[in-house]
Amino acid sequence: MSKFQNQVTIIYQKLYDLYGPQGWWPLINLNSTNPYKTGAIRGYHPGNYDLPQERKDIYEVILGAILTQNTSWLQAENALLNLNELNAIVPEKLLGLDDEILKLAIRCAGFLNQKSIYLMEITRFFIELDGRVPTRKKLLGVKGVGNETADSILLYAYKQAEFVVDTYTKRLFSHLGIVDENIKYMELKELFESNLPKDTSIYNEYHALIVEHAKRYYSKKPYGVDDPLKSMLID
DNA sequence: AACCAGGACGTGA
DNA sequence: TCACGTCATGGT
Repeated sequence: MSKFQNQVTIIYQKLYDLYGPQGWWPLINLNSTNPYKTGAIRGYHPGNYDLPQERKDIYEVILGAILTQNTSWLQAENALLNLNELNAIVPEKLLGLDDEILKLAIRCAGFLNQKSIYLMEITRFFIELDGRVPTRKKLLGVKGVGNETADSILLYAYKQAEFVVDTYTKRLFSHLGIVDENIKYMELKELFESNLPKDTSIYNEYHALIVEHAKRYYSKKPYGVDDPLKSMLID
């Protein structure tokens, strides 16, 4: 067992012990059988890895993946709620939306000019898919979909075992001295994927746990102050 | 009042 | 390939 494999496994277990299952990806309209519908964890569904199922929910995850780019999830969620008020979390409806109305709805998530275009692009792509699971390469061909968004869509909308790397992932693991701070997206992604079981639910939890942990200890500088992970890295 | 948020794209070297 | 500027609103 490599040192990296050892570290990522231990860190995953530690984060899971600290925060528990995260219930990603949050959905604004869960069916009534889901207990996590209100309050601080609205939309999250911890322990349930079968979501999303319905076309509408898959589409919602995709929209959220675009909307949350370089933006807090709270604002992305507000944008989704606005779209939902317009009954626009339906591909055909969103395509027919007036440009100014779309921008007004997603304004709170920032980058409204770019994201309005991106949402239209990914929506056309989604309709063409006609229910099929997209390849990573095809997703990357859509304007507005980069590495992280592609992996987020594949993992959280389509339940494909694609590990999601984000700035928090890089920041956390480089700060802990596990990888170089200049490591490339694909390098870090492959490092995780080759050292973890190819398991969708584990990829799902791990990325969500990294975000939860990094929000607490790696949002403001200096990074990593009081990070409880540090005390376990003495090997 | 600067800094950051669950990034991606276009440009020029 | 790679560094760098740009995109934009809202919270802390």
